[in-house]
Amino acid sequence: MNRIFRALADSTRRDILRRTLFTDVSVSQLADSYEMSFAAVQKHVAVLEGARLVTKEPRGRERMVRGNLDRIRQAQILLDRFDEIWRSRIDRLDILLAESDPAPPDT
Amino acid sequence: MNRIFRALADSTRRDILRRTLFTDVSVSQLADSYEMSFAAVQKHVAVLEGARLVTKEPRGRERMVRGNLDRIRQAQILLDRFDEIWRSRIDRLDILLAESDPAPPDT
DNA sequence: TTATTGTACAATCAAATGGTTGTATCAGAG
DNA sequence: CTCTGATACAACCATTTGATTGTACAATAA
Repeated sequence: MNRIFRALADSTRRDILRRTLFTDVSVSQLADSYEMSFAAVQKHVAVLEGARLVTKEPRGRERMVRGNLDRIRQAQILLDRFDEIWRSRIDRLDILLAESDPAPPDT
Repeated sequence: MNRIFRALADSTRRDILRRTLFTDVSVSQLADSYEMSFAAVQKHVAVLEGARLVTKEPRGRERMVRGNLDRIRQAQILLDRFDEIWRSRIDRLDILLAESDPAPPDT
């Protein structure tokens, strides 16, 4: 999880991920899009790969980068859990409030 | 966004966030739970605060840390967009496949 | 008042990050 | 075979991160 979120914590990498989810692109095609060296883009891809947010597949002499939705879903699930925790807090507060209600009138 | 994801890229911070979403806790209460110095925990809280994933509110001499779900939702929305991009790719492929279908029989 | 508790903040340090350039390799074009 | 394009990888450097300790201060307890 640490790796997933760390990989997502950079706009260039998020942009790369977006593109690889939408189309098949090689590392050099990606590199052309950004104002940094080929090696820098290569490293960004490596970080995404380390988080398994993308995979690389050789095609001829280039490596096609493909976004991996499953990994993104894992992050989604974690965030959803936070949402659930929040709601469970609300529920718990509701219970506490109910317990502190005045006793029902004595018929 | 960078800050949100970076803040989430650490298990201690995710744990702190979980706890602050569920109950009201002070910084020192949090610090007691982890095998690191008070100052270290304080810094983790500061990172979460910088990402506006939590807010601090003075109560007596302690500062209560409260999780902020809105910010988490922003991250969720971003991940959902990746999901949409993925699906739009599928749609686009479907269209391409449809276009390359053999012409309908000549009757 | 004095001691204690909870917090803030600065200085410090090792390790990780994000970028660079340079070199090597490998597949395809001429 | 030779040249070129695409990639991999190492070395290097500046900045940031994650942790520490130490100091200072505000709020509460004794």
